[in-house]
Amino acid sequence: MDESFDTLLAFFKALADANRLKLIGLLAQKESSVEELAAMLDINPSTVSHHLAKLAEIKLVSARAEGYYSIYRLETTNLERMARQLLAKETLPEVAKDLDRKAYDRKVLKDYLREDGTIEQLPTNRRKLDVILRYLLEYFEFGKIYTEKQVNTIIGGFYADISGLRRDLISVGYMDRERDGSAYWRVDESN
Amino acid sequence: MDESFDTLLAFFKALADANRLKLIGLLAQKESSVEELAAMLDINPSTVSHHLAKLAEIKLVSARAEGYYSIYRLETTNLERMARQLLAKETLPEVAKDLDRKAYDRKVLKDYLREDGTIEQLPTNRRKLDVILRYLLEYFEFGKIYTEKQVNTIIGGFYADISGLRRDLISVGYMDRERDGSAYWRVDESN
DNA sequence: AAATTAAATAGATAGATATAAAATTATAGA
DNA sequence: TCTATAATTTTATATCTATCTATTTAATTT
Repeated sequence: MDESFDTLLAFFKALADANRLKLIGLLAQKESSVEELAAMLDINPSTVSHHLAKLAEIKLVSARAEGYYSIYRLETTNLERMARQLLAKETLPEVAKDLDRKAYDRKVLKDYLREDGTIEQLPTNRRKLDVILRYLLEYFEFGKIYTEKQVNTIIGGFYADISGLRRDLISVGYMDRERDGSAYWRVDESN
Repeated sequence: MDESFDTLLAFFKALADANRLKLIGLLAQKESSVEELAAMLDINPSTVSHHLAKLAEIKLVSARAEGYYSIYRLETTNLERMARQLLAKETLPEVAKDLDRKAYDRKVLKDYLREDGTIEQLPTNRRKLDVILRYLLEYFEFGKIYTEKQVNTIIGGFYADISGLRRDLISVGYMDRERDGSAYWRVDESN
């Protein structure tokens, strides 16, 4: 998040008002004074001032003094830059990069594990069961070959229905084994 | 205004919220269920539902049912379309096309003319005086040649200081004349 | 059939924000 | 110097909206 997020949000907030959008439209045609803009929008000059200040904050408009007039103009360059940034493929994923993709997993684990890390109950829900299986999987090392007995010991440390969980780990593709059940290993799917 | 205005405004309003922007960011990475999104944003699922409904209204996201999950995905095409529209040069001026450019002039005229259309008082202000001069100008025909006496008669119908106004009309370039003052005519500047 | 689960909807509330009126500041002209 | 005017700032108010809780709907599992 941070910079790109805050910038984008400020940009959208600035344009998410009917009068401000109209101001942008008017200034896109020609630069104007507060008084003129107020007359055209039929609202109070102080309100226009207020809106222009918001637009100026993110540098979408700028003002110059001319006598006691403030002439505002649109900063088209900055507007274009924002639109282009929005089009850039990496912008949106970037917005969420600091958000917690693991939060759902933690929520599921919190709901189905005991304090000591053993499994309180197996979720019937496929998605949630998947979270539990990935949790179990962490107790198996990559590249190491396990006997069925070793697998049972590890799983058994977490839950009573050992053969069920063993089958699940294989059916979802997290682990694999020899046909005869003589060897088990963790599958590397690098995700 | 109308379509392009309403569409643009709805678009900005939809994205002008921190959580909605985060949702877009998350969905830009991968489609997800309401429950997952709620866990990641650490807010109530009903709130997420509400936000997604807003985003779906303008077709920025879409949902498909999967069991009793609703899996939402980002409609990248529509998002890109909006960003591109924003970049199009004609979009912004279009936004204000129905707004009343003449409102300021009317306001000035209302302030300085009497009911019968004669000039109550001359504004000292350059901009406002300009409005009055353009008002007067309408009483002169394009292409027609006037004698100074005719000019005086027309102006005199509006205000006492005839020679002052006559000079102003020429100095701002709305009218021109022969050096010797024998002929006056309206200048065509096509604006 | 009964119970469970996710999502959506409705209702209520707190917080944010657009607006206008009044007061203040700055500039121009007399 | 005094008065006009345009803009801004401040203050108050009214409207809007994000959020949560509670309820309803729809789908799945036992």
